Amino acid sequence: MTTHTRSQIESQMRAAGLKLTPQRFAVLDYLSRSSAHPTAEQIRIDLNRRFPRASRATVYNTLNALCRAGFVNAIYLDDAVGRYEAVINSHHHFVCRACGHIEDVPVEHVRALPQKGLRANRKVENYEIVMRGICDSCDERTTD
Amino acid sequence: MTTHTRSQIESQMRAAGLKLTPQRFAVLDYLSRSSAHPTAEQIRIDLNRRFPRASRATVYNTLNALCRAGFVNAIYLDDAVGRYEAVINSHHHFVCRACGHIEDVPVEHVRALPQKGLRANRKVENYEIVMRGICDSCDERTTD
DNA sequence: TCCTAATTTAGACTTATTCTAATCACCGCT
DNA sequence: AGCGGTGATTAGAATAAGTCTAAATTAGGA
Repeated sequence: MTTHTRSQIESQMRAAGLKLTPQRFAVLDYLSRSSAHPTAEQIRIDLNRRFPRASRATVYNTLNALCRAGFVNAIYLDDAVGRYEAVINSHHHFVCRACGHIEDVPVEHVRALPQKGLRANRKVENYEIVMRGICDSCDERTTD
Repeated sequence: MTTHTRSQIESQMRAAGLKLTPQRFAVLDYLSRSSAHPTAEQIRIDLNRRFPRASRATVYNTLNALCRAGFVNAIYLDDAVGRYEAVINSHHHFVCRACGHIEDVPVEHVRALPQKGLRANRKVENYEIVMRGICDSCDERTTD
């Protein structure tokens, strides 16, 4: 889907009518390296360990802008807190009910939903699946 | 699944170690009649039009208790706000990207996911699907 | 009826997110 | 180099969602 070299990002941003500021690049770079589905606050803390610094408002502005532009995806799972991820590949999510850990599940691992019900009486454009259960490490910890 | 006559609720509550207070019954009754996926605040406002009154804390306490007991389900969709529904039948959700309207989609309308990927490297106990697109009325409004 | 643990309550508090108004940075133009 | 304008960033205030506290009330069993 989206590739993340600086120049590609730059042109895609411009296409979306957005300037590529150091803060925006930093957020996107951070997210594209992370698989932790961090909250805005976590992103702010991690980012501010080094240049460029970003205020809370900027983190939110940036995340919203990147979401609108399609670079970033926000997810809301089991509490009233947004979590963010770079849009790199298409995937669903698995959440461990014991430790809360969130894992990506590539779409290839889940056979596509049949078109049938999807078209029923509304136009479904896309869908995401949240699976819940026990992750490997919690499972071991329980079974020992 | 769960039936909602007073006596059935009573015994199920008891089984869950919960007292059946007027507030709890009111919340559950309200939710089992609603298909609007209301927020806690919306529930509080609607409830307080008549007896029994419930404070904000009670609404949250009650919702959490009912969730734990399996009578109520909380969902988090596109913003940092919890929405609630009575657990009556098993269904997924459709969200209109234009008007935000949330619709239930019975599981029968969506062929079950294959077991394959689900079992991959974690124990999936259940899953929910959030479909997004355009609902009927927004579609008409656009197509006219 | 009486007792006790569970529940409700108002309001304070915490946390998540948005808003505001001022400053700052970049860009094209002179 | 200097100017002006648009858009971004900022600190901090404001709003909103949810939790906590300590005191008063109540459900439900003895």
